[in-house]
Amino acid sequence: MPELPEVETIARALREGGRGAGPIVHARVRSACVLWPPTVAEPGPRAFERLAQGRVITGVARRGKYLLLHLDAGWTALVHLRMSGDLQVLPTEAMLPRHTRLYWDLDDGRRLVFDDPRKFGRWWLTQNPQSILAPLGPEPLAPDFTPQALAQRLRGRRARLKALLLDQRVIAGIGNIYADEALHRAGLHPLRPANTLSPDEIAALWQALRQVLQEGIARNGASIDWMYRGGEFQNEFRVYGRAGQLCYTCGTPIQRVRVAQRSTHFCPRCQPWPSE
DNA sequence: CCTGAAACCTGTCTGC
DNA sequence: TGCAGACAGGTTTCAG
Repeated sequence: MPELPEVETIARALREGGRGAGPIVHARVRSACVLWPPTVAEPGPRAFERLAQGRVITGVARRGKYLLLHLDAGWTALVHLRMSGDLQVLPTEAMLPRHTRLYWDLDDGRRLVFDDPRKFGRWWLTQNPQSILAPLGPEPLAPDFTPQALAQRLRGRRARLKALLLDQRVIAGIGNIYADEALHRAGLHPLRPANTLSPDEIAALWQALRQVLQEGIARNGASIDWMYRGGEFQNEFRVYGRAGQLCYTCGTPIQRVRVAQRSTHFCPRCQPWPSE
């Protein structure tokens, strides 16, 4: 599910209310319960339960694909949803979702639930979130992420464009869907070595990245298959998941190749290999 | 620096 | 209906 727009959608719902629940800011954690210990990366599961107890949630933020739950006393819970994680706010008496890995009971009769079928998601409870977030590249929607900033991140890199877009140290928050969609909108072949882009091509990529992420957020993210979560951006896909179907722009069949272990979708005509 | 493979997991879908 | 295989929005680690 979760790339930047999906995580932003969840953060916004927790901060301002939405998805059928009010905001969790100002609520106090009455107790914490870890059902699948490997979910907690730091500290150990029992310490996590003990340290979370009694904390007040003071704010909710996002950095890349990480969700930040700011707590009082200098603590922060970092959540990474990975492939299948989801956060929900439910009444304490509601039945737990089938794949609940941990939950916080709040002092207002609600429960913050982390549901994660594939068990890849991770939580950290720390007083030094920077120690985990430091390697991340710039936020692509921040005002200082200019075309020049993007050019600087790609400079001297010979790796394929698609691989670099997925590298969180290069830019934070881009995943497989938004990488493919941005490359199509920019008219760039996913296998292009990053250091072969002209300034115009970098500007086009910058524009496409911002546009696709902003539109994703505006549509509350994308919903796919059984991982439905209420977003609508899947209706705007031009290449992702459309292998063999015709490009909306030129009618050429969309191709699928494997890049950096990930399915990569592109239009061979709109995203030509430069050599002709 | 770069690529690919494997590992961490469960669920869904397709084809035989 | 059963079953094998492929596939899935992510990241880390390791070999070459």
